[in-house]
Amino acid sequence: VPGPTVARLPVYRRALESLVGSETVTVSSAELARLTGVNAATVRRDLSWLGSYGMRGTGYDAGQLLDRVERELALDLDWPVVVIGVGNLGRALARSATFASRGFRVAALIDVDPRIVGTLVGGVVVEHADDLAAVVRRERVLVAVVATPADAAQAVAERLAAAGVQAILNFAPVRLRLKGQVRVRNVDLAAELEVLAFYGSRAGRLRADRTNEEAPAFRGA
Amino acid sequence: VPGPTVARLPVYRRALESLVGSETVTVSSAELARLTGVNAATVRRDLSWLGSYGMRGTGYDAGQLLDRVERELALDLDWPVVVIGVGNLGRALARSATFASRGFRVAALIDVDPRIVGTLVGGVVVEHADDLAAVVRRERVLVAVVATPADAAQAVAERLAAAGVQAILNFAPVRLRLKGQVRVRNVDLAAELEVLAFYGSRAGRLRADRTNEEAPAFRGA
DNA sequence: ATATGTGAATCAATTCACAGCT
DNA sequence: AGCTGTGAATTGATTCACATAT
Repeated sequence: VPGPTVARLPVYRRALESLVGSETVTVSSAELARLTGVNAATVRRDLSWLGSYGMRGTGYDAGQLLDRVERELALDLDWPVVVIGVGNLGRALARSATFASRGFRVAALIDVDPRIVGTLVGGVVVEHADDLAAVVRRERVLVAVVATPADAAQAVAERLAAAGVQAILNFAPVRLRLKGQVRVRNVDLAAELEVLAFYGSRAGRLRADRTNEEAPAFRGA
Repeated sequence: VPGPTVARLPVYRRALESLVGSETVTVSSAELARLTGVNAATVRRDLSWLGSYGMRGTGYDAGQLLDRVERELALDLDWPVVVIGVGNLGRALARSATFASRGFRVAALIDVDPRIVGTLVGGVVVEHADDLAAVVRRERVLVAVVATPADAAQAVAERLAAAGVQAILNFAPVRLRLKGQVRVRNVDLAAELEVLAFYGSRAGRLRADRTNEEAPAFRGA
């Protein structure tokens, strides 16, 4: 499955979820296109990677398709997550309902600050970074969230990789260099604002787009 | 300037900043490529959009290039930002040092909860959503951050657009539909985890990439 | 010698357009 | 009649490769 398609699956998932909640049973690619802002042909090609789940002349069964998308994203499994760095952002993520949705579960919190270690955040006791590897193994963590200051992130990431973590969501504004097949996904909040500043400063000169579409953030390693 | 290039400018900016901090004066596209994970030819083409700032045989003057990139991103201007929704995430953003870096400045905070309105968060008094338009105009806000629950986001976005905001960074897991030329950039934390779950569940079967590169998140309108 | 800037080639994703199914 | 699934066409970005500049 191509990367851009994978990146859109959560978008379809959300749209399908809202449809299943109401009473709509079938949905066409045109309807999904309208709901998600993705072109209808692209919707169909994306979904075709998951197999043939549509009915010609009718559309897709929303519930069935939702199941299929969630299975593709492995959301039917349990995903214990460890959050490293219980500062402003880490704390927000640990408590966030959005974050805790689906199979994701904040299984552990890690920090180095002795004033934070041992405290309870969102019902989870914060543990010390020295115990990182043990915690990862104990909780069978495969996905980690790095919300440390930039200068600590590389070392943390290396220890996570060594402890067997498969994927890292990195909020630290630094490029993580890791050996092996650990997937790294970067979210750089300052960068997002900078891109908006670029467009905001050119508001008058914008070509009139059909949509307010954006180029995706750079997520490179 | 093409969208993908704009999305990489913040990445170059960060790398250049770190170089200027130390003593390095010139930097080649190959060196920038190594630091950012972007291909050297792509670096050169991206930078060529900003004009000819390199010296053949030598490379780029890091300080000069940093200035040029920051000017392109309009970071030499002041960017007052309003954050709507002072929950876990909004609070974290308001207090975050990363967020406050560069020209960005949290000029106002907005919420509807009477227990939150009037309190001080990161040195800024939280104001009521009823005063949204007045606050936007008073602070000359062009960029807004939406960190409300999903069901409130669309209405908030419409009022922001009506008040003259040019760009919205949307953390609510919902697609904002707006008329006019307001740029919307979505950050969906659950979606980021879902993408990682996809790859995490396929860890064994991954083709051996040169990098741990990721497909960018879908940021469509 | 070395590294830029850019035509030309390549690669990948999007979109069109329609055959084929219901 | 309507909508999927997919070859073919298109679009756009990336990368190669080299003439050009210092």
